[in-house]
Amino acid sequence: MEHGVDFAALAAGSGERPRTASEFVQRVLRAAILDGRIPPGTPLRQEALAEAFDMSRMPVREALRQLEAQALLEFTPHKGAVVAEISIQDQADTYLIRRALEPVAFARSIPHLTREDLDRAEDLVDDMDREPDHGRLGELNRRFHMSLYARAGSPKLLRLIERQLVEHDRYLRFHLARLGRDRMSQEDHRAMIAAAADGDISAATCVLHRHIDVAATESDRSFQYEKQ
Amino acid sequence: MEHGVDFAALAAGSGERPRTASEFVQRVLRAAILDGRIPPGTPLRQEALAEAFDMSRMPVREALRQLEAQALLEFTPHKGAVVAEISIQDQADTYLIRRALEPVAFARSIPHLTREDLDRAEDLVDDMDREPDHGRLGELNRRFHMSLYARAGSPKLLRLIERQLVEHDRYLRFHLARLGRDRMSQEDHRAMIAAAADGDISAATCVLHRHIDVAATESDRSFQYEKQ
DNA sequence: CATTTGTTGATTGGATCCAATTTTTACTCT
DNA sequence: AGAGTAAAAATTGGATCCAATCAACAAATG
Repeated sequence: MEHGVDFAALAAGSGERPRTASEFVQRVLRAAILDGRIPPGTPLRQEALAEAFDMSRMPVREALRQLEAQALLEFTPHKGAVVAEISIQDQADTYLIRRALEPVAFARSIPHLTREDLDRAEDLVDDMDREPDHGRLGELNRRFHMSLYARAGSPKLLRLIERQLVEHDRYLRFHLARLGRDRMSQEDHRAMIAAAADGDISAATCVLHRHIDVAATESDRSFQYEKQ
Repeated sequence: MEHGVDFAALAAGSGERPRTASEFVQRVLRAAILDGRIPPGTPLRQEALAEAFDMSRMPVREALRQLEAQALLEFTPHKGAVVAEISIQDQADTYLIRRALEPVAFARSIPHLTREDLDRAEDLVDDMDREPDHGRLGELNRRFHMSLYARAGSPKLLRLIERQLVEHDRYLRFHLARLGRDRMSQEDHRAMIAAAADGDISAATCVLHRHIDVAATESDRSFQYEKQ
């Protein structure tokens, strides 16, 4: 229990197992890193993880390599992996990237959005109002945004945006801890749906721009608050 | 030699070896995939690669996993890895992403560019004029662009852009095969340096926008030409 | 006393072997 | 002959073992 993280508990309670052990480890660790259960800087010892997951070191190694390629870990040869640090700079960069990419996807998607797409987006906003678990808000928020961009016809762009939203989750919990769910700008979300329903691209992207900018400045405060 | 790729030759002639065998394999395969020596769709058999690189299957496996996380391979459990396909859609998306991200980085970088940065950028443009090997033009072009964005103060944004430029390399050779180096818009490159030297952000980003748009439409033609 | 040099323990990198899964081949039955 | 099925081959996933490397500490030397 060197670093206060109960890896065995992580390994135990976690949905259905994928086909391979390696992928299982990868998903569990990924989720735990994103929501902060494994804090930045934690060294991940292969032997300890293998024992906690009750398997050999090999699938653990493969999982760690994949997480490294996703920039969630940092490897040093013969020294092993540590959870990548988070920083206010990184958070700011995430918003900078989202601000550049998401309006493009939104603008390209709006002309092809169907009634079903908009209904699904609205359902997700409602779900967010009801969801009691802060940890799951990130996923709902992500699915909401992605549902509005889904018709952009640019799979690679969408994958990239989704990745930014996932990395954003690493910081979202600070935001929620300080302000709670109420300030998650549900009005912005509904305004985006309305503008998209009207086919008003400039209005929609304008709301989105503001939405991301507000989130950026608020999250900046939340991060500084968290770190004193 | 099932798929006409001489893996042993790849393994043999390739610069200095990194610390670990896994990283060596990763770099060699990555370079070969990017410049098309291993064509899209090629299945990568662990046993064959291990023999070609004269090592066991294990470092090969780790390398393949990392390349998968970089979206250069696609894995199917118990079936193995194949080189990711390229498509005109993917190429278009790459330009869409570059168009959204690079001007942001350039605008943020310009106020902090030093004389040395600009000199280095100019050297790289000159190098591109002289470089006889088409395969290396991609790297020089990448380094040129990155040198202009280097002072943006957004490491994560820069990593993302560099990744796009690397993936761009997979398509660049079609462009060069059709038009040759002459049309690589060296004038744009020099115009970008000049505008940056003047501190004229809007002029610089304008040139960059046009530069990317022209490259996008030309590359689109090159791709269709290549595939008939 | 500071610095350097072995030495030991811990940890990762790599090799080899075994198990699980998929694909192919061969065979049977209609 | 053709479809379906069972056995065999090929290939990947996982376990175990050994080697290489790094960190910490002790001892020797200036």
